[in-house]
Amino acid sequence: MVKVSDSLVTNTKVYLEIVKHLREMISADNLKSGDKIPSERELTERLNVGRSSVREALRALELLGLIETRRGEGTYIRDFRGNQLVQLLGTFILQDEKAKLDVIETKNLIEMDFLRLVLNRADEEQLLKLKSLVEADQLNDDQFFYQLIEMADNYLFSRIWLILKDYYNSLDIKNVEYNRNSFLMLIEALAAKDEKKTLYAYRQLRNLSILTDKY
Amino acid sequence: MVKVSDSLVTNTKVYLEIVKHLREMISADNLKSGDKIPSERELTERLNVGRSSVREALRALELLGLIETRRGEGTYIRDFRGNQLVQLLGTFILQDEKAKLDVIETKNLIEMDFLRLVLNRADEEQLLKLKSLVEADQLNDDQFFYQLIEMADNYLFSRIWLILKDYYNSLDIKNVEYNRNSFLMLIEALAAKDEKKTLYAYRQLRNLSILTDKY
DNA sequence: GTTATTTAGTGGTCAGACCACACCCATCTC
DNA sequence: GAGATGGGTGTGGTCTGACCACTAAATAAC
Repeated sequence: MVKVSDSLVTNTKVYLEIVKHLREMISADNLKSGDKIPSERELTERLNVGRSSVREALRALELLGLIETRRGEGTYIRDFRGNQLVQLLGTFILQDEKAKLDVIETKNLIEMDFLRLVLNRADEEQLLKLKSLVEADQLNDDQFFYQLIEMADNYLFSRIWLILKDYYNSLDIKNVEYNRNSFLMLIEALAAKDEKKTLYAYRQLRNLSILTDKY
Repeated sequence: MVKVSDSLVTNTKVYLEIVKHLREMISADNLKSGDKIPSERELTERLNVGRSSVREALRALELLGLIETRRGEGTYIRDFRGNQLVQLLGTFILQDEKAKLDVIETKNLIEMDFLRLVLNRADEEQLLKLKSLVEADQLNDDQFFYQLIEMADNYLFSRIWLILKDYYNSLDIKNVEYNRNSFLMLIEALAAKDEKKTLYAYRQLRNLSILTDKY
């Protein structure tokens, strides 16, 4: 029987003990995403604590994106690759406001980064598929880049970009006009695995100064 | 009077509404770290919800490191840097090998990005100062790059890097041996505003393949 | 066999009760 | 008067028990 209520001694909060216990349980039983964890009431009994404490722990882990909870069913471990931590911190921190330019710049930098990744990872087939979508005018700017970022095969990076994108859109700058030709040029450059040409196409797409080598 | 108990309608959980409300409150009242937020009982009344729901929200934010709570005193906003939560996530989540690789890759990409920024923004004085610090062996790897990222003058970007850095350190990979010469080479390349040389120095520092042009 | 219906289990929420602790301030002691 | 003492009050910490809403599986009805 595991005792958690050492809080009398350890002076640490019960809900933190529960978090710790869950962590141990997960690693001990080798639980993976999708697996179910014991119900709140069962944890209450097993750990000899109040249900409210169990819930505090679970809710905290839920907000962290580590578990997922379905009413009437139970609580499950979640697929946490590149979880929402950045998002949460972002929304809390970025209230700072002053940094519109930072957002734009950062988004541009990130986009150029994953263009470099795509340069080395995308196969021709993917690019052809993307090309056909563009030619059919099926994609807006965000969607176009989302396709690309998926090819970069870096989940964490894609999460960061998604956040930046949302943030960027919330700035309603809207100087971005849809430009199919720039898209096609980009794809072509990627297919040719030509970094210089790729970045050139990107700068043109984003109306960045092409002459200066700012970033 | 703010109503939160739209949960009947919105179907979102009460504690999430409270988190949201707190976020709004913080930005509306322009609260900063160290400031006090209303007591649990007051929030209970103001928002017309149960105290346990308020606590679920507060405990979640506490685990995230966004607030700090002192028994007998109250709850305070905290200086939120990446801190402990990253550690938590680290041990909790990052067993996934691919996720680890993503973290490493992303951190490298970000670092190269701000090297590019520094290339165009740092003045000689800053670089000289950095150089003297390095020569005196005053900086470890993280500190060295933190100095650099400050020169890049992009607050958002530095935030992202700080988080990634903590992530990275929680992986305890530790293949990075201190290398003063690489640091100096990097600084020299930056001072010369030579992008190619800069990135070359960086790759060497990080033991990245220099021949292939992976990223 | 198929379809309703019931039932048990689960998360979601609230209210109330204590406890432990920090702080303020009136009071007491010297 | 200065310092120590000790309640009072407010705050977080925890537990309990009671409902509600929902899901899924067992059961009943056809």
